[in-house]
Amino acid sequence: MKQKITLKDIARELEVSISTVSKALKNSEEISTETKKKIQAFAKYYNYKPNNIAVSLKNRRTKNIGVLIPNIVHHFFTTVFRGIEEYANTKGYNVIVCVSDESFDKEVISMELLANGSIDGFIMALSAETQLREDYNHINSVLEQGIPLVLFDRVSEEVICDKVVINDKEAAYMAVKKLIETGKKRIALITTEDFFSVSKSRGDGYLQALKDHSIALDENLILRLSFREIDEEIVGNFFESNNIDAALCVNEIFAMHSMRIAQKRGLKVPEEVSFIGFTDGILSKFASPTLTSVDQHGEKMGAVAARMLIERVEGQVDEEQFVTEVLKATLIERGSTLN
Amino acid sequence: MKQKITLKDIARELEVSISTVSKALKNSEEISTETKKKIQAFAKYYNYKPNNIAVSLKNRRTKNIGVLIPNIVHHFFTTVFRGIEEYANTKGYNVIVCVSDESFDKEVISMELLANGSIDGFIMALSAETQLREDYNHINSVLEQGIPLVLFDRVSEEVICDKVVINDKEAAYMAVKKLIETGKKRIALITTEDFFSVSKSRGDGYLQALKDHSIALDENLILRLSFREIDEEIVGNFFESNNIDAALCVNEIFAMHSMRIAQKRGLKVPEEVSFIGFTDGILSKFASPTLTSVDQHGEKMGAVAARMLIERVEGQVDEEQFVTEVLKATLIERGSTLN
DNA sequence: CTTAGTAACGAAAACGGTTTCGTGTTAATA
DNA sequence: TATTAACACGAAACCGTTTTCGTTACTAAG
Repeated sequence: MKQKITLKDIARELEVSISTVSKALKNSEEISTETKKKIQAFAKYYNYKPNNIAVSLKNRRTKNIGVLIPNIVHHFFTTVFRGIEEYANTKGYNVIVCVSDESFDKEVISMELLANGSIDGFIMALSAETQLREDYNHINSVLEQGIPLVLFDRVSEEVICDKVVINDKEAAYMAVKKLIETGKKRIALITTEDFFSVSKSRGDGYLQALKDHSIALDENLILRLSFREIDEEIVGNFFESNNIDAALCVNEIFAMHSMRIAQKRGLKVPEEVSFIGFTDGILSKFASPTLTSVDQHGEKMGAVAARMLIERVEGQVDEEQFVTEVLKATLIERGSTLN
Repeated sequence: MKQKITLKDIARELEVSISTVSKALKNSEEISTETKKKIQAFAKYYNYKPNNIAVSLKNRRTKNIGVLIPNIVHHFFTTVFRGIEEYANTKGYNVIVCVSDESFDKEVISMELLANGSIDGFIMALSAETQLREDYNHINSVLEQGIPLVLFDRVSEEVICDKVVINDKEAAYMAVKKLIETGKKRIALITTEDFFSVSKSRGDGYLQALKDHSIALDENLILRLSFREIDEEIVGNFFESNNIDAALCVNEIFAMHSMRIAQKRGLKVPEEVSFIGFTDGILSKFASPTLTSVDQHGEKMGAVAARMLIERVEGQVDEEQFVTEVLKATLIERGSTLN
């Protein structure tokens, strides 16, 4: 077993001090050229690499980013993660991921654990429970300790930090407008409970679009599903008994399920019922018919979040000023809507 | 900004030594009950938590696991990751993920970076390029340094370590047998290049099943696709010109694409062509028709890999002895096959 | 010949813990 | 009364770096 070599080992072998070795490997001007040559050659030969942990302790910087996502079943979070990971890597950062499983407690535990030196900053989307309870103490406590944080997608106004979101309201507006323009009149909204910040915004866009096109709001056309499981009966009956001709769904899973259930009840997509979902994930592309959806640009969002965090970690940004970047969503038209 | 409190701070405030504080917080017998009470109360009040980095440096143990996956588009790797993360968390470990993007270089860089103290062990699936080049120096070097490693799914015999795989050959055999039993005769194999260990095994199962059922092998029925992109023309022609009545696909993405393309060319699924894919992911459930597939039990695999790694990290296992756990795949029958 | 300046290096503190090994005090024993 | 053991605590080494601040030895200037 070849144990890793340390500065001390090199110093002993070459009969110089540890400080000399350290400086030589950093190409310090303080050290003579020949000594440097000798030390560098030796280090290279024995494949010396500094111990990350020791460097972290000394520098009080870990080059690790903590990422907290609520779940991994929504393809959206996976793509955001991908964006974070990719950008972070180019900047020499590694990513520690925790999945909160939409649980408040898990979120708290993970954050507290990582906040004790393991990471330089957090990127996260709030868990469902956290949004429901509106308890942000653990998050604000992290901020008070001076640990930078970037919230994405599921954000809260009660947390003062950098954020990345998409223009949810406008995107929903756009989607509903599209449905109206293709002749749809009884447009459903299939959403979660309102405590999700994104559902709230998307709902607002839906309402606004109806209003601007003089379509009266029918509360019966709004279906709120649990984020945990979908009851086929409820969804099926919803479509059958409300004469629905289109539906906007706040996420891809809802869209896929409702479209499938509607089809099962004999409804033709897109002629009888059109569908638009949020998150242009892998499911949308393979659905049948393919699903028209709002591309949330997850990978871009992840990259932006990572950039914002790293800039803050490295102090390249005004300490007191927090920004919210709003990415523009795009409607990807496919087979589940008419032209 | 509330800075984190350290042992030194507590020692200073309470006018005791750092060692006393450290021992008191560990409830050492050495310290008198009242001193302990005092120190513990103070620590609790100021929410003292030991610095992970300092502890890691001292203990030479980070409680971090490095996970290297080749990509994140295959749902399978996402579920394995989920299994790892979940199990690791219950054991107090965090997970650092790197995505190699099927690139040899990225794999090498990530491993070398993490191997310098950042993690206690690795869990990984080989990247495509690594399997193609058959260059495992970076991996063996990590093993030589005494860092434990568990390979999953994409493994190699040239790396001597713990492994977790499914019974790929038997699973493929089972799948083909099922196709034969439903009357299919011209069964295609849609696979990658043979350098993927899993494709090799699955191909073997395919061949064996044909042989055992006295069906002559027709090389024209084996289609090898690039893992990077799928050429619609090639796949379409493959189906049309070979009179194919069933296909076994070595992954979910291949299955979804080929089924879609076949349908586009007017073939009826499952009557005219049946499909079975590997990886029972989210796509299989939403496909239309729903896709019969081989469940690789990704989450289970991740959990097993994590268990094996942690046991080795914590020295609960024979140093010299490496084991390969073989999970049993399950065939999930759905709409893309006949009964 | 003294003084100042520079080049090249080492000693030591620091990061924040853990742990071994004293050491001083008190109480129990010979 | 002298010895010993237990108790409660502190000093210091250590993990592997980085970095500041000496400290030499030599050269150039006054």
